[in-house]
Amino acid sequence: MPRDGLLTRKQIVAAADELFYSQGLHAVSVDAIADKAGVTKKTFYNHFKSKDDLIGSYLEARDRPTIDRFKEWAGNEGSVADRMVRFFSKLASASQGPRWNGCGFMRATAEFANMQGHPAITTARVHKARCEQWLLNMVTEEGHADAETIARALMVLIDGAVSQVLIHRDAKYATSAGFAARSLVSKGQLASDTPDGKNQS
Amino acid sequence: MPRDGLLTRKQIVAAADELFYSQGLHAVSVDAIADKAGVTKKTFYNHFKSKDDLIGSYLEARDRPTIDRFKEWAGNEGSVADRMVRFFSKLASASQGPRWNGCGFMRATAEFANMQGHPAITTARVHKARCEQWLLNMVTEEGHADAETIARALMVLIDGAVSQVLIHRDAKYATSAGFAARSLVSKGQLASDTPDGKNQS
DNA sequence: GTCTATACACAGATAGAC
DNA sequence: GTCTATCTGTGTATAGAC
Repeated sequence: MPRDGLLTRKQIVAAADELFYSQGLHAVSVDAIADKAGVTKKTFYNHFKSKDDLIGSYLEARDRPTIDRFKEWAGNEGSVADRMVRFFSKLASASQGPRWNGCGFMRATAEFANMQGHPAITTARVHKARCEQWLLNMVTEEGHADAETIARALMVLIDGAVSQVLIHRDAKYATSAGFAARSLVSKGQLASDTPDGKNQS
Repeated sequence: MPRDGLLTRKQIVAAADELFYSQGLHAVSVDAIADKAGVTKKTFYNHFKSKDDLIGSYLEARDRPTIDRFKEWAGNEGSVADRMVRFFSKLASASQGPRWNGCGFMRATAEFANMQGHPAITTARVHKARCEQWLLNMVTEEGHADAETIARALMVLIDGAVSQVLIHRDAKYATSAGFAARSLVSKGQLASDTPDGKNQS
């Protein structure tokens, strides 16, 4: 039966997402992706000019859902410290799922670390910057001094927690990251007074 | 001229180190490594039973030098807070070198994330555990409560800093990690009193 | 005009035979 | 140390079907 062009493209990206995320970028062939998507290679190359092109689209498609999930994990209630502890606690549970394999962006960067212009690198960079912006807004709203530094440090904790959990397959690294995040944002780091004490532990 | 067997093996591992670390594990072929080492593939397969075997040896060879460098960066003077700030400052400079491409162990884990038994995974895990043990000794010596949690959080900061610097190619993520490390180990985390105040910022 | 199906070019991969 | 077996990779070409 005839296909809708946009649907076909989405199916290819969906197939790529499953295979790339689980097995890695170099480890998965265009053939395997076309097969899983139920299209021929001819169709594949009709929609994407190369495998690298697909890699860029794969990561772009993960950007927004990933950040949405992060926002959901952190929630909107309580101090930044509360939100980050909650975030890392959710990360700890999510990482125990059978399909969890760390951060697709970081793994893409790891595979193409020496290719500065590659879509994997540029797309990952944009995604991480968007994550950091989300944290920066949160930290700034709470009135922290040196909000940029704190936001960067929180990004470091997130990526580091994901990496350590991936290597050891042990969720307690996420919990420890939550502990560090709380110590970072809950102790005398405020530029303004907070007489209601909402940031005191 | 005839070669010494152990020397040949070392040359192969040295060639693998240069190529694997700069380009990644899947991206480099056995041919390229044998070429760079100046041996034939026959010789290569005489010393290693497979590429995966070589990958394991490549990472094993990086274990000790990496940890020695970490110890050198941190130094032996001052509080844990001082050492970690110094460590991240050294990481910031080192990451600006032209050949720097993040952590080989983390990148190996990223490439083989779905292959639990692979030498890349098991070797990386052992290495990271050794790093953590070094930190744990340091933190324990200073008398911190919950030393295990702090050591894990410091590992999270190290791996996270390396990842973020790799993605953005911007050393200020390492500096921010140092800031977070100091807040983690210098504020009321001690189990015992420290009347000399050496941990007060 | 987008898809399927198949075949093909050509380079490169791992591994091993001679 | 060379040479080759066998497979797999990306990307293209040639068919025709809905």
